[in-house]
Amino acid sequence: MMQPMKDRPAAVHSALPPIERQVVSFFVDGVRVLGLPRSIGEIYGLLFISQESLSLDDLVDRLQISKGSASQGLRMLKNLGAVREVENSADRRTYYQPAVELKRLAGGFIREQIRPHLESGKSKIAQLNAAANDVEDPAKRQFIDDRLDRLDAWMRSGTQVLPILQKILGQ
Amino acid sequence: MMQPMKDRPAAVHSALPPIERQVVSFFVDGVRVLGLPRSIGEIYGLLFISQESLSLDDLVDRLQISKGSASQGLRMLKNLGAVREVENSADRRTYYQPAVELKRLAGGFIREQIRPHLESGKSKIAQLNAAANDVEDPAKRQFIDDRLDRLDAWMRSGTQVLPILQKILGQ
DNA sequence: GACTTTGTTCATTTTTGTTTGAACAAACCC
DNA sequence: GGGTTTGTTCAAACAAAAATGAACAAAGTC
Repeated sequence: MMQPMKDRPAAVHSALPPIERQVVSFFVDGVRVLGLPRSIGEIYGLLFISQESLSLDDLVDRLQISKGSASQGLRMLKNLGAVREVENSADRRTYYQPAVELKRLAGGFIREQIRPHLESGKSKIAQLNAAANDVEDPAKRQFIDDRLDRLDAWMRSGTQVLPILQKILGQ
Repeated sequence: MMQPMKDRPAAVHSALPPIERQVVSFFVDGVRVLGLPRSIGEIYGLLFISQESLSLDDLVDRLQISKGSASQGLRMLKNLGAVREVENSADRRTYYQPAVELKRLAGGFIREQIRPHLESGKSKIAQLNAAANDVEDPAKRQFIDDRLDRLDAWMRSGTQVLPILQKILGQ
């Protein structure tokens, strides 16, 4: 049997200290607004308020969440560009640090969560425009065309606003 | 017994026609992105693509949703400023029309869904700044102050971006 | 006043989405 | 190779959110 010789204590169920707890709760609420699962907020929040980078095990221990949640949460956060992996020689584990520039966070969210929906929205409108050709009644036809035009304008406004948003948040 | 004398047929479970169905589905997806319940998308979507204003009963009949859902959904849409009531003399029912200007929709969403969260976020940061006074270790204290400053800056960026957003969408 | 219509409320049911944890894979160690 | 550590996957359990529908209130009709 191997002697562990850990340089970090095994964190035997110590509850999160007050500041950490409050910051985690802050981010839990924050990500709910964005429609992301609470574990994402917990993980990012703890990383955000921790001076040292944390491993998956650290997150599991301190947040009392399952390895599965931690693993999936970290994957999503990586995809969003909200955390980066850091190498820690002397240790096989991967450690994580939060990205703390609003610009980067907003950019990732826009790229992963907003743009895809705008794109699929546009293609659905194209389908609708095709379907509108089958409408017999000319008055109804005109009404529908009008509404679809409006939808299209909404999508264009949306697309247009994103880069401006990013620009403003990048300061 | 009173003779009904309805000017609208009782809509005996006729399925929604294709265009209407597709538009409703478009909005169901749309509101999900915004974190609103699907019934909101169904109701707004059907109003959006209907030339005549619709009553609660019309919505229940055509969307096959419960009266409860329709009632709650309409209330939320009213609060968001996304529908307006129209009077129909000759009929005791209230009829509804969609607000179709993006400016108005975005404004309502920002006012009802975004601003309150930004506000409560700011007050939580104030609490955190207070709690940070209890931190003993000066290095840790400085780190935490730094992060809280950053959070505060995020909130300010958020607050700042909203009117600009509204302005761009109001065209 | 008795009855009908319209709409709301809210406890219960249903649906949806998230978390869990056991099984597994990959990489390392001796 | 056998054993250990680290991390992923995914079916099942669970929790949170939404929809339902019965009970109710309000307002109208005769």
